[in-house]
Amino acid sequence: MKNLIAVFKALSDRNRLRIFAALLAYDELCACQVTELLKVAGATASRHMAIMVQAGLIKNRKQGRWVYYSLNKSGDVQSPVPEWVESKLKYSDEIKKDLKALKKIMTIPPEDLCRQQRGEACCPRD
Amino acid sequence: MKNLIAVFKALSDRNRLRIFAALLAYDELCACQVTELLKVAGATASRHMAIMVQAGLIKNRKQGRWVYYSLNKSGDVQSPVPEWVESKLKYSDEIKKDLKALKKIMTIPPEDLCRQQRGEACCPRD
DNA sequence: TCTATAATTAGCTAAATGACTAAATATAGA
DNA sequence: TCTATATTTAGTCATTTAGCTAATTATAGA
Repeated sequence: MKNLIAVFKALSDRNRLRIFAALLAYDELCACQVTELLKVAGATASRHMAIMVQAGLIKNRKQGRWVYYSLNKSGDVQSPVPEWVESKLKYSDEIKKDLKALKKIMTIPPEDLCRQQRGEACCPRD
Repeated sequence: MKNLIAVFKALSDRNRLRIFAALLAYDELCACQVTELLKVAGATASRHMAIMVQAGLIKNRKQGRWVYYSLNKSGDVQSPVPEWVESKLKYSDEIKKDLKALKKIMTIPPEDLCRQQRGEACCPRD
């Protein structure tokens, strides 16, 4: 029961649902890509993902300085849940907008995303 | 998306999950029966049920002074969710204990339950 | 080895949430 | 109509949570 509560709690936040939907569409996303999508502080995105990992919804993989997140398909939160969430969110305008934004984000190399997030302009004027 | 969040929020509380599980086992429960099961103030149980009705998980039916709650099978929160929750809670000790308690509660007429909840002993000594 | 940097953890604040009691509402029955 | 009572709503308080910034950790590359 405790774990079931953790799963529902993890999915009951708007930004975490957005992360879940993003991972339904893209196999893997690194922390800075999620941060860019949500437009929140990196620490905030990190906390959200920790909550979802804790609940068993997603897993992560460290590669060098980057951490990649993906759906945890071997967890016990499987089968009907992701499909159901997907069917419910398919026509959500917010999610459609996110997927559009993600498409663009995926074309930017992670280092550039991180640089932007640190506040350094990509095209300094002076 | 907003409604999906409401559903997950409704299911992410221990007492509300207990109500949901109880309604998976019994077609209908009146407010005082739920109150008795959770052992909380009547107002608290009422608020929990309002949240679940709002999310479309359950519905209610007024009969005289009693209000009966049941799963909302025609809502759009259907098909995989109740079955999945049921499968996850089937072996939960807490829920098994609840079902045992409910079995006893169901043998007591609602008026007697309410009287007890008002603090009147069922067998006054003096 | 030292520096830069991606990500996480710690610590704080404002808002949301779950519990309670008291007041209000609505219905059954005298 | 009046009283009793099942339930809900209003109001309060303690706890939790989502956001932020600052500090810490861990890794790549000079």
